[in-house]
Amino acid sequence: MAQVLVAPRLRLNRDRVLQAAVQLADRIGIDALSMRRLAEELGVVPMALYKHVANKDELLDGMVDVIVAEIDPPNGDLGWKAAVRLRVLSARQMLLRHPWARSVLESRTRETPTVLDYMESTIGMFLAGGFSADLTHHVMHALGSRMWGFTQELFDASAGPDRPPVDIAAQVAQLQAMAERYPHILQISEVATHDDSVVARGCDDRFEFEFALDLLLDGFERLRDAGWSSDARPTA
Amino acid sequence: MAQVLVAPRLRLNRDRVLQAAVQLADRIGIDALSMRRLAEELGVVPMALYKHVANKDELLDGMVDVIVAEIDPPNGDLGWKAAVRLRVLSARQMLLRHPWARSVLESRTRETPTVLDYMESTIGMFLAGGFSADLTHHVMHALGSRMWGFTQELFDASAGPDRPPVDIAAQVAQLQAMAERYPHILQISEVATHDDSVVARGCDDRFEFEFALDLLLDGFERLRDAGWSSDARPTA
DNA sequence: ACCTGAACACCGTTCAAGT
DNA sequence: ACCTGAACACCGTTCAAGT
Repeated sequence: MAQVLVAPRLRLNRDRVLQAAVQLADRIGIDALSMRRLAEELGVVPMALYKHVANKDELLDGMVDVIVAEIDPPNGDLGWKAAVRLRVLSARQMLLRHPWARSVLESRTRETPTVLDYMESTIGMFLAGGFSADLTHHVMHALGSRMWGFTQELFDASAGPDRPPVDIAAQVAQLQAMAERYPHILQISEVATHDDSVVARGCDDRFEFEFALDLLLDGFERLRDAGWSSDARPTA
Repeated sequence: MAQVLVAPRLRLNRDRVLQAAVQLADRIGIDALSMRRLAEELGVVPMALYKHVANKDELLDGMVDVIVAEIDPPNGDLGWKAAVRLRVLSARQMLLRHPWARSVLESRTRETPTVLDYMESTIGMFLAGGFSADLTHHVMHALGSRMWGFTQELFDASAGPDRPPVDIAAQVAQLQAMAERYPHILQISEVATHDDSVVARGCDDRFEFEFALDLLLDGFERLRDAGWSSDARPTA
């Protein structure tokens, strides 16, 4: 009788399933993550997973919980502005570790307790900072998905399929073709053109993210100090 | 011999395929839109589509082109601020007509000519408004997906599966359970509580969208007037 | 030039059965 | 209580063939 060669399997449980799913998505991407592929990874038949998650949707919700729990808790010693800033930057670090998380967070209503906890404590930071409930409400909307550390790339390389390896010659040709049809895009693209060399510097993602975040935080502060209220809103 | 009862079919072409795909997605949602379902809609075998779009990804890109072309062109008679504002609100109207568009726009790198044209003319509005190329670059990042009219709902009902019909009694019970664990969330939820009646007013999406948009536009203007430059950026 | 039919390699999920 | 095996109703896409 041939000896069984697979490693002795630990008993499955919900947490092991979710942890494995997160790690697998980190490695192979969210599109390639299927119930069948995950089962294979765990050395188990696909249907075995259904004892621990009701279906794929619940698996994705569970994965969101795992990663949202990775975001640092609020630092109570700082003022509201620094505290919110630090926390959102922590969310951004989480997103950078799990590039698939953005599309998953965006694709669901995400009202799990972990997600609600995150929002609850974020709202608490504004209220503690002297924001009215009214203003806090609108401020949370304005912050929007940036609360999750979403960086809004103009052309989001991470959103689409993997880019083909960079062909410098082709890129230069493409940029020069663009110069005619899209002069403004080229102008703001931080592209340095000398003689016939064209070099795209690319964006400093962290700088762009903080630029937008600080613009919003400064705006929030100004409204708070001005005693802003939605009572002045135009009648619909 | 039985007469053929299907309506006499028009010849397929790329445009008819894309138009049909947009209408079908409007009707049945993006998840239910498959090559097979679309072929059925057009009274054709699935493989017939592949003569007009290379694959499903190209179909989605084509659908994006169709709806981005629906956004109003810039109005040159207004100042930059009103022009940008009006145009982004036009994009938002388009998104409301095509609820699936948000996730599709977000899921691709979207560098099609139609999309580039939209960005080109948006950038042009800022440059014409006296913004430096430097500031315009960062402003476009800060505007981010709001440029496409994306409204950032705290709990995005449209992002998830269809909500079950509202059960008032269940909702009240849920809100009261939430009051203990998530007091801050409840506090900013525009929820009026009298005696034991709990009524959630919900958000005015248009107001939230314009609040955030105007906050950003005001911030942009202030930076422009202050002669902002990224040269002062902190060293990484 | 355009459309068809059969097939391939995948999905998520059900059901009834095993231990 | 947990895992399995076979099956169902779907996918996107290929290939070779029809008209």
